[in-house]
Amino acid sequence: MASTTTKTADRPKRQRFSPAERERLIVDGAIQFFAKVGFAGQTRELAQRLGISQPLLYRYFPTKKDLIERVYDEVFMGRWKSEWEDIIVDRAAPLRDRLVGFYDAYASEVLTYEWIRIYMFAGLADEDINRRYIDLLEQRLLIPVCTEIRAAAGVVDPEAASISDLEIEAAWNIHAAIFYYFVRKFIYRTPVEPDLAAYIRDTVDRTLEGAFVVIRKADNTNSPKAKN
Amino acid sequence: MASTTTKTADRPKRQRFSPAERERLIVDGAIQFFAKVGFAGQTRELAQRLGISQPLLYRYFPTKKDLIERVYDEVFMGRWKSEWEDIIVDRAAPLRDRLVGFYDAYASEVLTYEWIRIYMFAGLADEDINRRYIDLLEQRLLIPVCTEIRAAAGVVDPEAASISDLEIEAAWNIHAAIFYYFVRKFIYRTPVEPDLAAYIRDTVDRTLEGAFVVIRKADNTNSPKAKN
DNA sequence: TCCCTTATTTATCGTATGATAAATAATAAA
DNA sequence: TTTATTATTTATCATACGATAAATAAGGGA
Repeated sequence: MASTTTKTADRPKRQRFSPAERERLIVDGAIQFFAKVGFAGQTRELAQRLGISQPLLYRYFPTKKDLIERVYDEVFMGRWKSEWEDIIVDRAAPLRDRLVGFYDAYASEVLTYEWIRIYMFAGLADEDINRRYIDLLEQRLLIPVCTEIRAAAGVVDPEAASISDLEIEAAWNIHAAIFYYFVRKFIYRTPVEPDLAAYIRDTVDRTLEGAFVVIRKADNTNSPKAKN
Repeated sequence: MASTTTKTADRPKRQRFSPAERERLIVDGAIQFFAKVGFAGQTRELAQRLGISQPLLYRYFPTKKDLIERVYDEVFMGRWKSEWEDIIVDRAAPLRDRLVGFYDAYASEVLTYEWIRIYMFAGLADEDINRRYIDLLEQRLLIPVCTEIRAAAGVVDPEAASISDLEIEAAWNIHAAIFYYFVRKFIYRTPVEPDLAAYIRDTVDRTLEGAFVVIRKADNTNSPKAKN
């Protein structure tokens, strides 16, 4: 009466998946769940959201800690794309455009709801993931960006002197301003500018300006006598 | 043999305080404790750190939730000083110096270990404290700052047009850059510039530069025809 | 010095929670 | 169709945790 097949109506009580598929479902669900409620979230509630029994989690992960470790791995490992480093140093385009292009990609592929929240939960939980990630970011993004800023500011040999702390701070200002957009969106849940691309353009323009100020000031200082 | 008084050696098992004093001790301890471990921290552990029994907490606060609410009140209410608003608008000093002066005070009196961490815990817990605080900050700090930026940029009547979203964003960049220093220090626990005053000076200089760019651009647009 | 008030502790309850063991049923092979 | 394998569930344990009740003792007033 309802339809030719009753399969959709009364679904089988037990959905059986291959271990690989089930593990995938659990990990994806755990990422969503822990990103929302934090790592104090209960395994029973996670299981309920996944539509499975709570002990099944323990078939795939011996302890809750193991599952959390897996969530960290999934979220923070491998999202960084090495081709982004190529974008930054490709002087065919203006630095401003390179930064905007990079942050468009970085925002859409890294700065997601799950990433931002789990990153902050991890920091508050005193995990060392944040420090490791910050190291990665300095080496692969901020230091190259600083070199490019020097080049764009007309410094003759941008790689001559090592990057100063002040220059790194200026590069952090760019990055932090982008990051902060997503903190407001996903943590504070404040209304944000709907046009992300426009926000990125404006923010890069503003913060890059500040970075140039640093270089100009330092370059003037260094011109008469190589100092610091 | 040890000393003339044994009082220090064998302290009385039970220290009796007046209700007001004990409440003060509990609230202060709770702020420290929850700032460190988050609001999932257990009442037994809090009591242990306070050197009291766990049920004593319930003599002063009917539920854990009530204690947490009190912590929110203590940390977020009343730290804002209205005289800061006077600093910002006092055009006797250069805007840059006013901002540096304000952030020196704001950093030392608001952006403490407890404030930063509890603020972030609250955000992740979907409390509305953050949104309320952000509103306060926009009204009492950012909008006045935007007006001052206009004035410093030489806009004839800084209060004529309402402040645009883009100008607010520029002011947020200043604030976020300062804020981010403390996120790194107290959440990520990354090494930070030890000279905070120097950091504030440099950061205000850099980010203020970006804010001026916004005004100059907008002012050029507005000069021929009053638009937007 | 004794007594009374009450700040504080000890003992305990009910439920929540991570984790385990045994029972069940879905799927593929025979 | 029957049987073997194993993904999944039900039942359960041990401990953790918020909260309550009764017992204890510190300190002030008579």
